[in-house]
Amino acid sequence: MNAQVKVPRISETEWEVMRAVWAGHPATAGEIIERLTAADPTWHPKTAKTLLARLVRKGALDYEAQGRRYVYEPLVSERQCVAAASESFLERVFGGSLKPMLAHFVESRRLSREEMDELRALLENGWSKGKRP
Amino acid sequence: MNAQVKVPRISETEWEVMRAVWAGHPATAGEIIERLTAADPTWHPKTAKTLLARLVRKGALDYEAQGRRYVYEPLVSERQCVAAASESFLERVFGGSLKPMLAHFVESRRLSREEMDELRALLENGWSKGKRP
DNA sequence: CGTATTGGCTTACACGTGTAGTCCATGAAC
DNA sequence: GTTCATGGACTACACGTGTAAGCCAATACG
Repeated sequence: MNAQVKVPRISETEWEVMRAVWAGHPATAGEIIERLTAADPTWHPKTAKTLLARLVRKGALDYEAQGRRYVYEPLVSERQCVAAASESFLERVFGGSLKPMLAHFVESRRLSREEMDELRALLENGWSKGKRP
Repeated sequence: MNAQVKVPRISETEWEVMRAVWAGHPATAGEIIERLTAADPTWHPKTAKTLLARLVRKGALDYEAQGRRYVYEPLVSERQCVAAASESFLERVFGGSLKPMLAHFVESRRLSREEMDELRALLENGWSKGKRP
């Protein structure tokens, strides 16, 4: 396992498309475009199509002809992409140090008490990982 | 305060340069290049110079001629850039939701007990913000 | 069936980015 | 003083990205 499929670099706009695909697949271009425009009406179908094609070329998506239209399927999982993007971000902006980054976020956004409690719970879970069945 | 100077978008490579500048300013191009090559010997001086010029054009750096050479000075603080980049990252990769992001990082990297304690401390501090002098 | 529409394929194009090279003036070294 | 090295300005160039338009075939509509 852990085949390291080498997640392609996903650009800003491409992320939006990918998330539309991850939201439910397989999905036709039409469906994907619908989701995109639902979230942001300024999306132009042609633009979305271009992005889909690029993502296929990049190896982030695959498609299968279904009749005369394509159904798209992600080739990389959201988890993988999130991990890759996070790693890159962490490296670039915080020089790879996790703690300053977490500190920044915790400070920058006022968390609600609940959010903080949840986060704390996460932390508990973290260091006793594997312990809880 | 909080003049919102509209932080310019700093690219991947430009971040390296900016961090070299933030590391100590004002600094001459030579000094900055030295820092860059110290961290990564593959840096080509010319490339660094190009980046410096671009950063000036972008409004991220300013310079002042000192004799026949320039001393550079950041126009945007690391804090500002970190905040902007973080915001953008959070938006793009986690759709703006802080909690999933924190969850991801806490899960993805095994934190040491101490790191977790520190983070917990941060959290405490967070919700009782302003309390600690 | 002819026509408008839909969906995919191809092409466009400007601006950003990574990565330098060239040109030129000035100052340092002899 | 002539030469070489340094430093900045300008130029280059390919590839990525955002943003589409044009072309063409099949399908749906009337």
